[in-house]
Amino acid sequence: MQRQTSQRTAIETVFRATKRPLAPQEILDAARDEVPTLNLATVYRTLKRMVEDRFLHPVELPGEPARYELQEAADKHHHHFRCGTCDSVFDLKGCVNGLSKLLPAGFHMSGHDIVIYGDCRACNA
Amino acid sequence: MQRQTSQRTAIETVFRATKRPLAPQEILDAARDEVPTLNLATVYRTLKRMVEDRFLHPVELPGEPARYELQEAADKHHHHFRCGTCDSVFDLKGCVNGLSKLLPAGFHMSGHDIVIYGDCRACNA
DNA sequence: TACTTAATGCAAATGCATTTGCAAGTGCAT
DNA sequence: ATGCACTTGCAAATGCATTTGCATTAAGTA
Repeated sequence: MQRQTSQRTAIETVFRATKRPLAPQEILDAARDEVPTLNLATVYRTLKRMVEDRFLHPVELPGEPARYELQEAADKHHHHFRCGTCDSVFDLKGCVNGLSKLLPAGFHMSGHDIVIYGDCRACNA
Repeated sequence: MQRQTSQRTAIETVFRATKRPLAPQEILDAARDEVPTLNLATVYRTLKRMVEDRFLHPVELPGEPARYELQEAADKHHHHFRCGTCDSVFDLKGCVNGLSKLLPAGFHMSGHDIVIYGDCRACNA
């Protein structure tokens, strides 16, 4: 049976506090504030478990390793913004129209991903 | 100085004949029709060279290794379609409006990627 | 045709992200 | 408070995609 450890709690807390997709190393850095001995292997083990348990959802961006966000955030259709300065990824609300117009004849669409690149608020300031 | 070898010619031919982004292994498979001894290491070396020479352009999709397409194709703004059945990637013409409406206040957009998932014409048939 | 040296094939080596073995640590049911 | 077995930390091991060393092959020029 699953145990509530301080490392798991710290990781959960990080996800609930930070409302954007996080990479394993980002999670480690943030969660170490609370549990300084936390290890990257434990982060990976916990992420894997949390995805299996549908608490987290993986977020893939072109050319980089997966980040993770709360499943409840993933349940609402949305897309992502990647800051080229701080490398953070943010959720974007909403979507666009007209995607199906891009499809060639005979192609069928089952889903889509949109990533916007640029600079975030903090990095613009 | 650069030499025109049969393997380089075969790889060029594959790209000009196949009008979609190709993964290294796909290139190997296709180019071996012409040069059966072609090796994956040579494909990688040649790809690297062709990107440096701006003959090819890398195409990154979420969660998978880079594919490559002709630079001249990349010069026209476009997006990609990935077939979930045959795993091929296709170019899509055109784009959509309204992307900047997705941006939170203070964020600045410098570019974007769109990937549509589904089944291609051949796999639907 | 002969020579110089870039390119190739093959196998071994890298570089990363991620996973795993194992001994020690620690929830939590009793 | 005790004990079982799930978790953790640490280091070593994987799994891939990609790169590299080296002996050999073969462009392209003289």
